[in-house]
Amino acid sequence: MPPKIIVVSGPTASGKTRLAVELALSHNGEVVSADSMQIYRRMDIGTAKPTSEEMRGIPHHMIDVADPEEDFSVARYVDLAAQCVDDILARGKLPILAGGTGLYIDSLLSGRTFAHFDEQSPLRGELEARMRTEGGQALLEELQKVDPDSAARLHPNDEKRIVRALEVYYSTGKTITQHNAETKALPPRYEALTLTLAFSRREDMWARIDRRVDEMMEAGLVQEVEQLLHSGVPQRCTAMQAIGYKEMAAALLGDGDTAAAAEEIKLRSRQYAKRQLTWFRRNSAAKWLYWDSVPDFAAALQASTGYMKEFGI
RNA sequence: GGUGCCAUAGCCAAGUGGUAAGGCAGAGCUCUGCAAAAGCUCCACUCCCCAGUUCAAAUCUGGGUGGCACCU
Repeated sequence: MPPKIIVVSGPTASGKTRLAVELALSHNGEVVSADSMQIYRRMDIGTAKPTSEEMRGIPHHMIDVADPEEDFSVARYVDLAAQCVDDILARGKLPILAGGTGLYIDSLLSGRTFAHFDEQSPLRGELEARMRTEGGQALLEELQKVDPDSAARLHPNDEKRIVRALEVYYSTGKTITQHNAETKALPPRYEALTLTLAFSRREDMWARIDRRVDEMMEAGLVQEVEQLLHSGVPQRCTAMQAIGYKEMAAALLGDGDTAAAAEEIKLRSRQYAKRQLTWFRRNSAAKWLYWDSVPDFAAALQASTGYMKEFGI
């Protein structure tokens, strides 16, 4: 049997950080973040990174492990996070994976491997260039010849996935369909009890998100983004596509209307939360904890502890 | 009080006689190396109301109602 761990997931601003710490305190655990943006150093306010007061002495891993100008990826995340989890287990403690990046969580748990390829290779750049000149339909037809299954699944507009499918094929000689089937057959790396936080009513979630963005503004989001820009972080890198940074950077470089940018951030955050919920709904084994208008951590802790007993922890 | 203009989805908005564009917002979904990303689907049986003209009306006519503008 794979080792057991706890996962705390949920849309943005649903209280994952707090619940994870509570669980860690009561069950001798350590937190491993599963957040694609808290990975980056110097991006604290806008990613709602836990402060040291919020951590309450609980070690947090997978936060501040990359610089904003670096390229990060799921593959790197899985490598690093698996080491953290295994280390926590080896020390006899309970790993609590907490975060809102569904792809990272699922990839880590499933034991998924990623097709190896040469990062120096110009292949992807070439494919992207061809995508621009020849268009998605042409590349999709090319994919159709080698991997009809994935070609049938992809929409001509889904350029990223067409490029990736072709990239995997040309660099490994294996189709992405084949690769996915092989990795799907691998045993899961961990057995997880997944706790998913959510609000019963969407309006309550929106209110929480709005308030949190206001708090970020008060905490100095504008200054944080200014500093990133001044230190030369390019606007197009992955870190700067994070919600909060993208909009604020555009405002600072444009009309300077930071209040309007904050409203935009609220909107984008609500849309993001909706996408997260879609992802989490796919996990039929997840235990959902619903907030009735406002989070009640005492109740959540109690319910979680019940689930953990059933789960055998 | 008078005159003029306007009324189309939650919002913006095209459509001037032939059977309701588009955008935003919203909902649902997909997802295997950029994922806080990217992509897909759905969303007005009806155009403020009533009457009329017409084979046919959001489009034309008359009368209401509401809004805006100007005049007194």
